[in-house]
Amino acid sequence: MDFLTKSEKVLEQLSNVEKKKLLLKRRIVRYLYFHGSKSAAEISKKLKSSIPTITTIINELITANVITEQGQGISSGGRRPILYGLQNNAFYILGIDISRLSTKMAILNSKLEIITPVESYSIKLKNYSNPIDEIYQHAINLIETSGIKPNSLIGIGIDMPGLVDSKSGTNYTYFNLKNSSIALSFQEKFKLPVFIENDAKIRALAEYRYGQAKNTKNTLIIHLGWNLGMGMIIHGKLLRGHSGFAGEFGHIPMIENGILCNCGKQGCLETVASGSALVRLAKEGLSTGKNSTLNNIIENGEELIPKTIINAANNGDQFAISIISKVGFELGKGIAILIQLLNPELIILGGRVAEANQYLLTPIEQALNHYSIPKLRNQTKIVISKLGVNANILGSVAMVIENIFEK
Amino acid sequence: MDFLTKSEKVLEQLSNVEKKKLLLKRRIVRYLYFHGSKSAAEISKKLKSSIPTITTIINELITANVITEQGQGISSGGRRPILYGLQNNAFYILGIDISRLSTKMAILNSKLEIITPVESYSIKLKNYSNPIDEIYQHAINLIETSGIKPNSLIGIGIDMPGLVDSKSGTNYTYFNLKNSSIALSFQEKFKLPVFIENDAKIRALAEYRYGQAKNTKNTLIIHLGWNLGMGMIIHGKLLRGHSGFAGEFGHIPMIENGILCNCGKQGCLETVASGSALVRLAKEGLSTGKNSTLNNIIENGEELIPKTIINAANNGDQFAISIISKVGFELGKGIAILIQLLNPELIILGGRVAEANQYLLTPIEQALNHYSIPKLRNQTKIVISKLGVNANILGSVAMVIENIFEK
DNA sequence: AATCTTTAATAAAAAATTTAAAAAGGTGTG
DNA sequence: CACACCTTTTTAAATTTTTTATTAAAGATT
Repeated sequence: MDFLTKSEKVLEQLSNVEKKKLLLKRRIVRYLYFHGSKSAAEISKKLKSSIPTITTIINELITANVITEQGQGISSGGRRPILYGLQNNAFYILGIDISRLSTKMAILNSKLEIITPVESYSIKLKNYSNPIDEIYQHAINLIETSGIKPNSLIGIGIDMPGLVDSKSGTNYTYFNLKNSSIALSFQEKFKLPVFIENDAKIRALAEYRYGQAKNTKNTLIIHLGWNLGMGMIIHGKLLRGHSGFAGEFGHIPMIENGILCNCGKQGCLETVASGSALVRLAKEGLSTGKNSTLNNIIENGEELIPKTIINAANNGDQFAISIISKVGFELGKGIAILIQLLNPELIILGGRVAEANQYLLTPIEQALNHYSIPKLRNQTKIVISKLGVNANILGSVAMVIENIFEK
Repeated sequence: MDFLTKSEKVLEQLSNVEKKKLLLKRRIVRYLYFHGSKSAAEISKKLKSSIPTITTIINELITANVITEQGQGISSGGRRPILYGLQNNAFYILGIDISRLSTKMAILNSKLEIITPVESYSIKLKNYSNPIDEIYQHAINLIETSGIKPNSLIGIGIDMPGLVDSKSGTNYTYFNLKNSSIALSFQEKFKLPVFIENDAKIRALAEYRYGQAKNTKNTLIIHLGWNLGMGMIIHGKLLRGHSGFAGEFGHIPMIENGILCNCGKQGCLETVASGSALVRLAKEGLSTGKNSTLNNIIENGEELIPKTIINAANNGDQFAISIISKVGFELGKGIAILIQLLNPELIILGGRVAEANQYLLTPIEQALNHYSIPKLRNQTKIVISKLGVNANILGSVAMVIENIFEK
């Protein structure tokens, strides 16, 4: 397994041939990881090395218990190929998804299967100055109860909201400690490669690796939860920008002298296009006596949340539909900007609010017709995300794979 | 020379070794093209092949009259290295810069030197339905008078305003012919690879290859002429987007119910941040009796152009300064959006209006302070372009090199 | 000025990869 | 059901590349 986890420094000391061979090994593992079982011939073609070369490396990987023969593939009129795939216990990766209210984690095997229950812990970021130790304890417990061999865990991936510099492993917005961070701290404690990334970017990565953005090169993944987040796949790669902060779509200036945003500025797009904007619009409307099923919620003393409004809309509540439409139109205006600037092939809308589906899409389309050049607008498809609730854990794990196996 | 111009199809038929060798040859030529003379040791390190391999290829290239020994480099404490560089007549490239009012062209040698006078022809795109033949004749003449061997011209690069799909070689906005385009037409006529790209993107490429964006990975290049254009370097590569239309910064929606833009929409950024916006503001101001040296221009019956206003500002004209400031602030608002979305390391402002320099930069900074998150804003440097008037021709040629030599 | 250290180029030896050819295993057809 | 045809795998030979050692040249040190 050491060929997977060797650090850059150790790599530098190797001879050119050894380095190339090790890199080829990693590329094969990575290829099998993201594409499943493949034949030697196919790997040879994809990775542009001759079949004998690939065969010898495959045999080495088999000896190292990383891959196994996995039966035969279908024939296209010739000898049936032997398929090689990763052994499902070849290695494990821990994915940790930190959100504002809770932290979820699970261990995935080399077949991308979740092998532990997805544990969720109620950790409210705002209440904690430093929940690192608590998360650490949960992680330790999960690893122990999972029963995997300690040295077969090869990395940890973390995603969390706020500004994150994945290069240095530093998180800024939440529990930003002096000269440290959750990633660096875990790296020391576990003696393992630990990677951290902003949650919107991780969702983008999840869509790129496992969702509808697969095989695309220029896709924007927008997340409409309480806030408005975005991750971008540009040139077939997650765009991090110069210091890891690219994609702050929610905080582009939109409304002159608008409402105060969480970020401290006024009139950010997020103030008019997000779950919290939706709730605000609902409250404003209801307080002026709008007729809506949402009034019942308020009367019951329940907290109004985006999900409730979406549900109301899906049940035909006209007021709910109208405020979703308002939010959709503003979002559409923002998307028009994205389309003009980036000319993406696909935009994926995810998050709770995106569940409003057609009630959201229609006003977006309307705004696009109004605000973007048709020639450009026609190049971009807009769809709703289909990834499930564990998308972020999957994305975090994908990040680990990419970082370990990427040249 | 044939190894340079071999098409993809021919390449496919080669054996693996031959292909790799040919590709390595191209990479060496490309490396020497963009970085000047280098030693075998240095090439070996950069291109990650052993010194003997590089040496044999270098010798082949010398035999083929593509490169020559070019004296010795400085020593860093040992034997002085032999420097190898491209022969200045190894190959030639024709660069054609089509702008709205005129078309310029020149031939460059393999040392990136302009070997013919830069010819400029007055060709007003709006008056022509199809100036292709005229441009073709000028090109033929230039090639003939240049005296270069016909088969040493290895490619043609063209840039022009408007929407351009560089992949298919199609230009849309101007003289868009059915089933053809200037690039395809030239390709047939010259039997040479011809590449075309939008002018803003070509300027970005020029900055990336020869200007201040050299060695950067995430840089935005904004051009303020009569219009507002942009090219982006993302992940160290020119961003074209899904269909080649990325970067329409001038046409993001900015002003609600704003002025009608050339593109047909209302309130585009270009309507308030561009040379034409500047002229409009000037005219509006002067007609309401503003005190300014610009009044003299009008009284002389001269046409008011951006350059005049810039000059007035640089001579201390307060009114000119104030409207430039207005334009700068609006542009700054747009730039704030770019910074939030793309987190660039550098933004380069070019074009006539950018010559207003500090009068433009100060209001931009002001807008950024107001509209962008400090943590993000601080990551981006903003500078004024230093490239000269032939930047576009250079950029067009760089595009040819990239297309021919890129894997 | 002589010697040592560092770097570059070259030549020979060793290792690795590719090519080519043959064998093996399937599919489809007359 | 034999036979042609196709594709994958295996094997061996040929080729290429890398490594190692050597020589040459320049700068640093004593």
